[in-house]
Amino acid sequence: MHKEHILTKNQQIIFDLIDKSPEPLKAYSILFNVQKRGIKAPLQVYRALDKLVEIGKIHKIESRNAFIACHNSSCQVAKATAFSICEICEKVTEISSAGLSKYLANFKDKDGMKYSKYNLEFFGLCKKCNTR
Amino acid sequence: MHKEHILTKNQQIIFDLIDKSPEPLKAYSILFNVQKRGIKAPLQVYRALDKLVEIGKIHKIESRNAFIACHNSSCQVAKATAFSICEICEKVTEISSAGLSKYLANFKDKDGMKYSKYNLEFFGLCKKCNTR
DNA sequence: TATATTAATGTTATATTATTACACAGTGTT
DNA sequence: AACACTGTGTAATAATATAACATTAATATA
Repeated sequence: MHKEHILTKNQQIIFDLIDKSPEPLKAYSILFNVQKRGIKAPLQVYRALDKLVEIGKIHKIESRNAFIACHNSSCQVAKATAFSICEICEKVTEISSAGLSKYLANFKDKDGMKYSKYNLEFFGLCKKCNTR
Repeated sequence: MHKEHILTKNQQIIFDLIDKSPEPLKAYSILFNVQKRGIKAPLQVYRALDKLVEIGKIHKIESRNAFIACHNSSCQVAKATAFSICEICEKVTEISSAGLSKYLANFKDKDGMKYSKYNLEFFGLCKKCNTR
């Protein structure tokens, strides 16, 4: 569950854009899209993105350098994320599986070490791309 | 187990450098290090890196844009990777856990979909950093 | 051997992604 | 008021990665 954060103007503009997008968005494509709304510089975008990631409203898809809104109420503020990525159409979906999160949150390595955070990216073909 | 690949000159130079490094290396730091050996341009580095990743001799740490040699005989040619990353000292270790790989290789999402590939990055504090 | 094919190289230029540095404004606290 | 903290605006630049094109090396196979 997300703690409610009041977003600032820039954060809100950028979150809305990402939230409405069916696909992950890249920083500079966000920039081009919000220039008419007064956000002119890369840094303004990156600052908002950093904050939004920090508070868990969006996630970064590391292998794609792109950002997606969080639609998973069980992900604890950007600390435990899992995605499926279609290698053909690039569709990205956040995976919300209680089993998976439990398994990973409790995973201990050889040295018995547990981790405070993880990011998992699965790759394959989505249903559509798999059947054509 | 790795299929044996004969590396080309550039690939060998770059693999040796990464293999000897205790830390993941970034593309441009690789470039600076191999310029004395005749590799002058970024593209020469990236091409070798791409190939080395493809054949599983190295892995890319996506969250760091850095490359590490594979020391895990059970990772099937870059298809299934897991790392632990220390958020203080940036030490990166490849995790080789039969249980983990089995769990992830067999993971099915809500739609029953299985994936051909994954990359998992755990974050936390390494032993050293945790105790000081 | 000749020739076709594929993979790798070399080089220049450029695209894309991200940060540094500095000045300033708003808000809340002591 | 003085201070700390967070966010903003702007310009410049650093860091990461790819496009395009010409050439060479290695492999395969007729």
